[in-house]
Amino acid sequence: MGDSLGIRKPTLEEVAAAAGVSKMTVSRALRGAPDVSPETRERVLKATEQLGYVGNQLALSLSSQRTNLVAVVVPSMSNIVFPEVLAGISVGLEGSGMQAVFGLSDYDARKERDVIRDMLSWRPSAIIVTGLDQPEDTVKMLRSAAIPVIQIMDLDGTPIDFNVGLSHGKAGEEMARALIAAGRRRFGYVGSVLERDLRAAKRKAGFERVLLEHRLAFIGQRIGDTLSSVCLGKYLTHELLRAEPNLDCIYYSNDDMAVGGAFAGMEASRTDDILMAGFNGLELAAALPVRIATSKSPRRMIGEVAARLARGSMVTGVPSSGKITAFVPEIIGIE
Amino acid sequence: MGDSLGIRKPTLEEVAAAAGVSKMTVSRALRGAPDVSPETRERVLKATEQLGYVGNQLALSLSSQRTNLVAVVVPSMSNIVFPEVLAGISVGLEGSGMQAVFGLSDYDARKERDVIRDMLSWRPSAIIVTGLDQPEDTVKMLRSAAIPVIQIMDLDGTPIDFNVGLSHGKAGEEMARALIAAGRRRFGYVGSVLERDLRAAKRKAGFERVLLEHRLAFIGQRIGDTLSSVCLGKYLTHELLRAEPNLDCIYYSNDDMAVGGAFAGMEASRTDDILMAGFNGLELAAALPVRIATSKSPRRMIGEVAARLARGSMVTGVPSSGKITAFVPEIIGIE
DNA sequence: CTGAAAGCGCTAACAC
DNA sequence: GTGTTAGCGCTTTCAG
Repeated sequence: MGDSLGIRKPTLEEVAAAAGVSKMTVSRALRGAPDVSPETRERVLKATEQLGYVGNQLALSLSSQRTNLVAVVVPSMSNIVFPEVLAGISVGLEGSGMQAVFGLSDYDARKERDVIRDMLSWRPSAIIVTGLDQPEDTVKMLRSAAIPVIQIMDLDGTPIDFNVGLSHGKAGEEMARALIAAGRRRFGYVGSVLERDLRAAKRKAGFERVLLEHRLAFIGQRIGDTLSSVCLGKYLTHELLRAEPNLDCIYYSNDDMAVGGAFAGMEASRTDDILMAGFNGLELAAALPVRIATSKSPRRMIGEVAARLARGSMVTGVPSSGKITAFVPEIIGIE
Repeated sequence: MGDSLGIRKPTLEEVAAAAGVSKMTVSRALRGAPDVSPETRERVLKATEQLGYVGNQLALSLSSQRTNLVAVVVPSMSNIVFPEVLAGISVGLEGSGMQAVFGLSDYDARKERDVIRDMLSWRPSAIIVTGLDQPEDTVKMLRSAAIPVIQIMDLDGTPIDFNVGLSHGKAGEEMARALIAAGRRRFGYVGSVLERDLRAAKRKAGFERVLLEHRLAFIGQRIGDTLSSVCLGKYLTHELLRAEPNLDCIYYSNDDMAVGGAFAGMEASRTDDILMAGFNGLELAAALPVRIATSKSPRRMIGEVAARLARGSMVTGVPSSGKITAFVPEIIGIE
């Protein structure tokens, strides 16, 4: 359990004693303040080294009334998309001295509120949350935190402060338009628990709006009752293909599901007459032996931009511009 | 930027004033201490509500000399395996009131050390790190942190305190044995930058040990110079198949690469005479239209067990037993 | 360039 | 049941 279980870690004061200066001087030297003589700094650094001193952020943050923390709340880790957003945040924060603290909401509004409250109790200097559909009380809590709130992924709604993402409604619309333009007419839908994944629901709604404009509709659909996965997509697609053998296109809640659909299509030898369309532009989708259509969502970039906004917040209070950063996903894999 | 930008958040003291009691009483009431009269508690809760009070963990932790933080350091988020470990940790921590703080090492020992130092400055009550191969100075830092150090994923080495994982050397050996038992003889290898992914390197070494026992060796191999991905696996497999057309089995650094290999095999119509073998047992691998071999690593479970150890540490100092939790991956997809 | 005093918001340990 | 006192380890502010 370490060399020194139960032995308090050295404090500034002890380093100061060892270096023969006051703790203020040590504090300054360690933070690289300009007004410390080189020799003093030298002695302080040596003492720090010898004692294995590690600063105490709790004391630092409490005393200085600011933290280097960015709270991040995402719904899940089971879909590679959110880890990629986190990776983007991590990159965007690099070199800023800021730390990301993550929490999972599990696509559950109550849980999200509790997680957010927990995170706020660490007094982060910014908070990044997923989506724009937080319930009233959560929004109130976020507002009164008096820190920048950065809502990511989704653009369809009213942001609290900053908003970085794309319109999922439009993404669904555009995909439908592109598929119809490419001659597809007999559409099916495969998704998973839509009331949990609000953004997938918005894409579906957008898709359906355009279908309606063209006097079309989903001929058949299958909605799973677990979270999206390749396996679920494959299973539901097999089912749907059995029920509706003459579809020429299936829209999926996301790429994981669509990849499963592509596998089902391969197994059913339907790769030539039916096109699977997903959302995200996963690396995996591009490597597939069959083509699928998808919208490339800039999830790493969303993370990076969000992180940049969070960094800014540590310096100034409010960047005056760029409250909303909108991305337009590129559609690939059609034609 | 919130309703009250720049306005200090309410403190215990203010809640106390509003409720007409001392801050100690508020503190006790909020923490659910037994010795507070129901009416007082009621008034305190009301005041808390009205003021929108959110506790300050910085002050709490500094004052009480303990945090509810578990530091977690993983190499990457780009491979679904680590997010899944994090999800497992998240589940394992649920209901304990503990928070996970994540950091990324990017498969870089220097960066890992810096990240660990940063995390330690928050005085977490336990730290979970990936692997057993930290350099000397990092180990020293971890030891002197005087908190439980939980090393996960890997078992091949000497743990600092707790160790939860599997032997990657043995995993490689077992896979080689199983493949040879199934009649495979002409092996190839496809991997990516092994000096970064130490565990993949251990699996490969184990695999080669068994090959040698059987007077066999890799006939051909391809090592990519980027991180593992489906795309890279596919590309390298195409290359390898061109160079060595009569392989009957390819071992991959992991399932992502192996899935790419499977795609390449499908494209080259080599699905019947060659078997791809990976590692992890990704959900994706099971859904594939062709069979691949893999070892199922219990990554969620590793996260959960690690989290449980971390929880224990908050209560007692040292759980006396179970310092090492060893998992044996199940091999699937052969025969 | 360096130091001393005060205090960040909370809890531990004791009084009452 | 409730209040008081004394810190936790650091920074801020003001003196020298």
